[in-house]
Amino acid sequence: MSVTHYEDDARFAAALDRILLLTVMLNDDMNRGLAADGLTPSRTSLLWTLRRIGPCPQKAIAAAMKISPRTVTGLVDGLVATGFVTREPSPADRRAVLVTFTGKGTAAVDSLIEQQREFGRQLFATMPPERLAGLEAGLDDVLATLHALGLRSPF
Amino acid sequence: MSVTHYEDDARFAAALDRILLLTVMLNDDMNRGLAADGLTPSRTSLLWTLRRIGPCPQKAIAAAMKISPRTVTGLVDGLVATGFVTREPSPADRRAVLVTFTGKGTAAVDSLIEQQREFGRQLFATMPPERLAGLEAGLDDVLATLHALGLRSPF
DNA sequence: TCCTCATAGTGAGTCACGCTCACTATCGTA
DNA sequence: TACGATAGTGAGCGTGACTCACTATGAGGA
Repeated sequence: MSVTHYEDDARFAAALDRILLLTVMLNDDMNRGLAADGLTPSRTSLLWTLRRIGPCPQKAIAAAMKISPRTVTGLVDGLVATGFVTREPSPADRRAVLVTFTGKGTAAVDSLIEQQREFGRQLFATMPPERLAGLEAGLDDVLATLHALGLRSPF
Repeated sequence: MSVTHYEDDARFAAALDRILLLTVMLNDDMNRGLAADGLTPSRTSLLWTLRRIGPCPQKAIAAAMKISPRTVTGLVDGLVATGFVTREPSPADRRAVLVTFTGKGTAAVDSLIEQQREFGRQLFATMPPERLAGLEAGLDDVLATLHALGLRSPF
């Protein structure tokens, strides 16, 4: 099992390098796009989470994003100041607030979804179907391997 | 050309989602690993850059990493304090310093390389060769498309 | 009822990292 | 020599992550 195969190793390393390069490039590109909308990466992540779990107390956002409640306070401060969300009183618990989208916030998230959809078209529309299928199969395999290694999806 | 194909769109979006999920998971995992070595992501990036371009003045590091010279000062401060690099006087220019690996710094980078290689083995060693080939072809296609869209590799 | 413990959120303080602006020291050239 | 360009840093700001201590409120039990 532990016999070393140098050629395979080099091939695996090259494949991993491609994935990591893609990782860096996509991250950079997405963050550039966000700044144009007046959003930071973390605030955008919060909006995305809020869309998924709906209006909720900050505690729930902290749990969903796996960050501290104190950090959520700061992010919500910024999003309130820039008009993407509001803090509404919780009818059930006077200690809690319900973080809620404004119209601007809803529009921003809808815009992000459409941008991502358009980006998907740009990336894949010209790709031969069998190559896309091969890519999807490879990605699924990698994700399954990561899962088996103990890495869990953040969602 | 601009006829909308909803099913294709959904498939493209799903493929992009997979890539972005992989992006997030790999980033998280690598950053977790770094902290164990007493390194932050940015300091690690600097070490990686330094390995690529060799001992050099901070100005060159700033250019290679596309960050400001002032930020490099701070990162090098941290790496000097934790013993990964030293600032050596430049023989050619008394204004400049040469950022240079210590033994600990060299060992840390070698360790990172080996960790990455091992990770590649874990990800791909059990993958059927034709599936790996399909993944590589798909990734190359995506990277080429990104290049055509104007996104450039940071290296 | 009242006391206690748990919970939601925030103030204060810390650290990493990105930035700009102003400054010193040095280089290179006219 | 004198002047403009260059290498690096001090000062200060903004974002975003953390912990710890604190207030206000909720929920039960004695």
